[in-house]
This record gives sequence, structure tokens and C-alpha cells, in this order.
Amino acid sequence: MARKLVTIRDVAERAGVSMSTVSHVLNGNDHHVGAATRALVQEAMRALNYRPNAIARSMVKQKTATIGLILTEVDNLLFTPVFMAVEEVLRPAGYHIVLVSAPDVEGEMQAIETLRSQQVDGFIFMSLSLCTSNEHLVQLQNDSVPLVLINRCSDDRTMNMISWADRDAACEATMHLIRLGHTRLGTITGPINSRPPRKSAIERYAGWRQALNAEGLPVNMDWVVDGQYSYEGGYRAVKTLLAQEGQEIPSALFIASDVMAIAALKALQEAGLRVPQDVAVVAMGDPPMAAYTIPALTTFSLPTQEAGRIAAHMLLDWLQPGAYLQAPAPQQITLSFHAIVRESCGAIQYQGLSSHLDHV
Amino acid sequence: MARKLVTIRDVAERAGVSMSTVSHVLNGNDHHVGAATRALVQEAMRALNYRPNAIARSMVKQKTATIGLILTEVDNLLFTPVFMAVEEVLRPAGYHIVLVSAPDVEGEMQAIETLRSQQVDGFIFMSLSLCTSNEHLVQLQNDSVPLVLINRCSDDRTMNMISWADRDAACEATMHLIRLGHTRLGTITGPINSRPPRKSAIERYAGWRQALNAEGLPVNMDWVVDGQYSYEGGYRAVKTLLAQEGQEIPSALFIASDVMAIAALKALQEAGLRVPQDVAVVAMGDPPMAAYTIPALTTFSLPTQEAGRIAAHMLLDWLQPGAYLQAPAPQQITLSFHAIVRESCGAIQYQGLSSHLDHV
DNA sequence: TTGAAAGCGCTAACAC
DNA sequence: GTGTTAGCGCTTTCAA
Repeated sequence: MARKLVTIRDVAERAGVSMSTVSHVLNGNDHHVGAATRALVQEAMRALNYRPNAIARSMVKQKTATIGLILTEVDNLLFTPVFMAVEEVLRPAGYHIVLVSAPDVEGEMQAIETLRSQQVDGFIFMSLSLCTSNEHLVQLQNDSVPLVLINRCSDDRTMNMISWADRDAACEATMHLIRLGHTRLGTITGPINSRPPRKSAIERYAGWRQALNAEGLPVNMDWVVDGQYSYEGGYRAVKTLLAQEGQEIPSALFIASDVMAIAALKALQEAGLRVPQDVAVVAMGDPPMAAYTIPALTTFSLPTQEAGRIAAHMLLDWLQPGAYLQAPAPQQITLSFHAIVRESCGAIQYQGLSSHLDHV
Repeated sequence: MARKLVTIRDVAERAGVSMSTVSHVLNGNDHHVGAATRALVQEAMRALNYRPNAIARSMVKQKTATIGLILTEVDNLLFTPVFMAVEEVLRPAGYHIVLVSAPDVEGEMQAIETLRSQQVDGFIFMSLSLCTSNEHLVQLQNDSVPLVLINRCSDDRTMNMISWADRDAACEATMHLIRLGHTRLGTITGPINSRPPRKSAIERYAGWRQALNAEGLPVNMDWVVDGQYSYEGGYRAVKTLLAQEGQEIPSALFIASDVMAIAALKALQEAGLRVPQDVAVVAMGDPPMAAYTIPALTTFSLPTQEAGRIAAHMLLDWLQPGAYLQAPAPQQITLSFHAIVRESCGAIQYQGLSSHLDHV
């Protein structure tokens, strides 16, 4: 930073008052200082171009007005809306956000360590669905460090946790297909067999099965293909599906992510299959581009901004003066989904979805 | 943060040594401390679960190992790769990144002010093409605060600046169309008339014109439509283009951003126009999904990760011990483009693009 | 209403 | 090699 810092002492000297007086006007302890002196001090601050040193203040106040946001992948369409929502809540409250990406537990532990060193006031962990050990988080919690988890695998009811209703959404998405008359259902899943496992991938797959079971429809494992949550994977998954010999192909596909769905649309088109006439497609997640794919994606979206907003508010509550020793009771919140009906499943022909149906 | 901090003094007491000895082992000044004492100290640190307080250290060292990344929109496909590249360079060097979004000059000034208060060691400003006053940045520079600008409007050769070759790329993209035999050329621009103006939008438009001029092709202003760099805008722009009465439509479109191009593809398809047979499309920017649009986008991409990487390295150079008083000579770097030829312009029928042609 | 002084946790001369 | 001490810039009792 700049070489020679202007300090509170310089201001005090220039104004002919003591450091503590300057400190008082700085912190708006107006009742502690006369109007005349205050004007004097403010004048001096201006003249010297004084800028308070937040680090020094943090040192004595024992807080930094900074929170750490740790996530597995910046490179995920869910990240942006969550971050924006978090910032929108935290910044007006005077907090800064240190953003760290940590793809695995080791990285997370390291991030925790350095950020605690930096004395951040709290953490938000957003594992974009990676399902790993939480011991290091429990440790944090035990040290009574304010933290909230978004989309994390854990049944630990002692932590603040925000989840999405992945299974319900997937089930409902599949039901949407079934209500449309489809009986030959396939799915392109996220990485359901990876290590560490992906919570959302597993849940969405489970939701798909649940719908089939509920309707007494058979599960054809040849029609379950892992698309790895990636463009490339989604594309390949369709190719795989279509390459199976002597097989009927599914008439409808539940695709566990928007990204895979976009790529699947491409592969389907290349194979000369029309969507939705030959194959209907329903996806999950609703990035801005989903309205502009060909055909536009019908998708079940998860409220990302809301997750960010709630996480930030939970943290703020915890950070509230007075909440230091007595943390607010931990909450587990599961956010519901929205059905966004567009083109990729064909015209909607039934009633009953209204409760979750957005006006698009 | 946690209530009762374990300090260097506690460690010293427990180990039966002085604070400075602890400090020495902490900072790896190995030659200053005997092996036996070191072991003792380390043992004590472990036993007490000591964690050094980076804030206290910052205070005396006058640096925080934190840099501020300020950007106009998180919500832009260019952001992610830039951020990842910056982090990849900065984190191994021990730096943290405070991320702040500031859509306008006012927000930027505020961000600067609070981050300077927080004593960040340097700044990266990434205006995703917003072209505004730079006085507040000049001020920073004058206070000899390390900073580097990415994609900023300025001819000020006293600052570190990384730009993309927007005009060249646009010109070359248009030339691509012309070489393919097109003579009826239209363009969907970014917000070229907005206030504050968008540098990249203006440059890309200029590049398009430049190509037409060079080839002696007429500029038809009915075929220049502002798409605002948004999905919705790109979609509308095509509708506008096609709604013009008694007009031929362009046989090829240079679309100034990937986002607009994706939406344009949709609008074109809805109008029953085939791409590339009826209308060829070339875009700029290459997000992952560009390979999966229908048809896949031929696009001229700007090296985003490289920009981030270079920016981070420039900052690091400046932050190098010894560079404090004598800042390294400011550099202006313009990064070139890559042609990514896919489907939206039809088959490539000429030679000569090889210098910029990526192997896709 | 204002000031003096004790620290917040750590580093860096400088003694020993 | 190890210890003493004086700050880094600020807040905050406690006196005046």
C-alpha cells in the first residue's frame, strides 16, 4: 500500500486534540464530543486526506467485517446467482467477501486454516453438490465460528444448512413427462458413482426412479447413462443411448442438469431426432440461456438466489452483536423448485402442476 | 471468531521461551533458533492449538496479502475464466482475493475506498467493457497503489493494462464471412450508444465496418441492430432485422457476442431460416456452450484466462519486495484472438486463416 | 466534553 | 541462540 500512512495521531496533532477525541468522531460517538471540536477534527482529516486503517481497528475490535465464501467450483452456472445474492445482502451490512475455490476437502481445510488466520468473521460453504466428509466443518462449528452450508451432504442438525429439493424436483420433472403420456423413460444422470459422491446427482436419480416406481413403470438400466454434469458428458450420453443395438429408444429423457441437457439437444439433433416429437426432454436448473436453446428447455429450476440470500442472512444473524456466545439455533432449510415449462416436452396437456408453475 | 485467542505469548510461556523466539520459528528464521528450542516451541503450538493471527502480522508488516478484484458484472461469461486464472496465480503466492462487484464509477470509488481502508496490497479492475472515467484510478496510481486494468478504456500509458484485440477480431471475423463469399453483411452490435459507452461494443462494430470498407462492400445501416449484449437483445435484434419491409435480409451476420449469437440462432430458427444456408453467423467470445448450440457457433474468441494470468503476474511483480518505491514500468498488453471454426458459417473454403486458427 | 494510557497479537531491532 | 523492548494504528476504560 501507500508508503507513509496518515494516522489518527497525525489528525489529532493537526487538530490540536487527543487521539481518543479523533477516535470518537471517527466512530460517531457524537455525544462524547463538542460540535466545535468535531468540526475541527473533520477539517483536519480532510486536509490530511486521512483514511482510517481497518486492520488496526480489526485488531482491537476482534473482528474484520469479512466473510469467507468457499466453493468447490467457480466454474458452475449456479455460482453466479448465489454469489450475487450473498453480496447483495452482505455488502450493505459492511462486510467483504473473500472468495476461495476449493475443489476438495484438503483444499477446504487449507482455505479454512488461512481464512481463520485472517480472522474472517464467518464462512459460507457452497459445495456445488460434492458430498464429502464434514469433520473439518464440525470442528469449525465447535470452535463456534459462524458458518452456513449450502447444498452440503449432512444430517447434522447442529449446523445451518440450506438445501435444494433435488429429489422432489427430479420426481416432479419425471412426473411431468409421465403425465404427458410417456412410458419409455430414460435419464442422463450426474456423476452418481464418483468418489466423493455427488449429492445432487444421486438425489436427482433417486427422484427419477421414485416417479417411475410410483407409476408402476419399469426401470430400464440401459436407459440410465451417466453424463458427468458436463457438456461433453451429456453429449456422449445421448450417443451411448442411441448406439445400443436392437433397442427401442426412450421417448422421454429426464436430464439431471441444464448443461447436459443443452449438449443432449445437440446430440439428438445430430442423430436426426426431433425434440419433443421423437424424444421429449426435461432438465433441471435454469440458466439464462435455457430459454434460447432449440427447442427451449422445459426445466425444473432451483432457487439459487434465494439460497444465497438466506445464507447471508443467517450469517448476519449470527454475527449480530450479542449473538457471540449464544449462537442462534441452527436451521435446516430446504428450498423448493419451480417448473419452467417451455418447448422441449411439447405442449402441456394436463392440470395440476400449477402449484409450482412459474409464469414464464 | 472464536472467543479466547491463543497468542504467541501463550505459546512462549508454555514452551518456556520468549515471544521473539516463537516468532522466529513461526517465520522460519531457522538460523536464529536451536533445534531443541524449535521442537519445544512447535510442541507448544500444537498443544495449544495455536493459530497465528494474520491481522496482527499485517499490522506490523504493513501488508495484508490480499488483493481486491473489482468488476462491473459477475454476471458475465468472461468473469469466470478470468477469476480462475487470477486465483490460480495469486493463491500459490499466498494472496487472497476480495471480490467486489461495482457496476458504475460510484460503486468503484466506494469499493476502492473501503478496500484501501482494509489495506489491500493491490487491485485488479476488470470492467467488462464499460467505458468510464478513470480519474479515481489515476488517483490510486498516483498514490502508488499497485493496480492493473483489464479491458479498460484508457490511453494512459502510465498504467498496467491488458486489453483484447476487439477490433481486429471483429474485422477478421467479418473477413471470414466475406471470404466465404458473402456480400450482404449485417451485424448485431453490443450497446454502442449507451452511456457510459461500451468499449468492446464500439470496437467490434468498428472492426466490422473496417472489413466492409477494406473490401469495398456497402454498409447498410438497416442491417446494424443493437442487441445490448443480452440474450433478449440478440433475440429481438433478429426479429427487428427480419421485420423490415421490402428489404432483402443479410446473408451473413457478425454478432458481437456469444450470448447474443445464441439468442439470434433461436430467433433465426423460429423465422424458418436455416443457419448457415440462409444466414451465416459468426460470433465473438467462446463460452463452453458455443460448441453445443444448433448449429455450433463459429466464433472468434478472446483469451480470457490469459488476461487473468497476466494481470495476476503483473501485480505480483509490483508486489515483489524491493519494488515498493520503484514500481515496474507500466505495461500495455493487447491479447490477440483465436478463430474457432465450427458450423454456423458453413464449411471453410479458403486458406489463410491458419495463423489464428485453433485446432478444435 | 476531553485526555492519558493500556492494550489488541505480532515483528524486528538491538542487547545479552 | 535467546530475550527485551518498542512500536504497527486504533479503541476504550478511566480520570480529569
